[in-house]
Amino acid sequence: EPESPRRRPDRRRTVRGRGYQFPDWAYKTESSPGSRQIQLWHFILELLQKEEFRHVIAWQQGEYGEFVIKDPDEVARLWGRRKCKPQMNYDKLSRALRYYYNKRILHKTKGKRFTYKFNFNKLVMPNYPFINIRSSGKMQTSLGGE
DNA sequence: CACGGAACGG
DNA sequence: CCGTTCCGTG
Repeated sequence: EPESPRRRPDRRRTVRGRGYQFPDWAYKTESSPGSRQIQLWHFILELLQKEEFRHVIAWQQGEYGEFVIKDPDEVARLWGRRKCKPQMNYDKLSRALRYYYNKRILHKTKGKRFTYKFNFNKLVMPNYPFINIRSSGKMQTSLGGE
């Protein structure tokens, strides 16, 4: 990749790749150079990926990218533990999620309690290639194709 | 509960 | 920028 060493303008910039367009946020990794802190949306995907947290947070079958926080207190506790913020709670965590609305990362599923939806409609995230949410709720990632 | 402004800090 | 904290409003 022709990465320029300059700082990114950090707008809603898109990057072209083989016919697809990816938003900037899709490129951010947990361990970026300079060791950037973990992003909340990344942490959410991390939990959704693991079956041991299915009673805490899980994909909603039916709607692609939609997930339900089944135990808000627990998700907040886990997030607080990760960020070393013991006072974290769902009120604060949900404020952070709301900031994602303008960034087009998430939106709220209105009417459904604790239910949000990722905006990866039809877009493929390079860091999570080919995400498939099956009816079982399991998320599969594969590196095939490309 | 959900929303978004405001102040603040790393 | 990316949340964290706090809070008034619906």
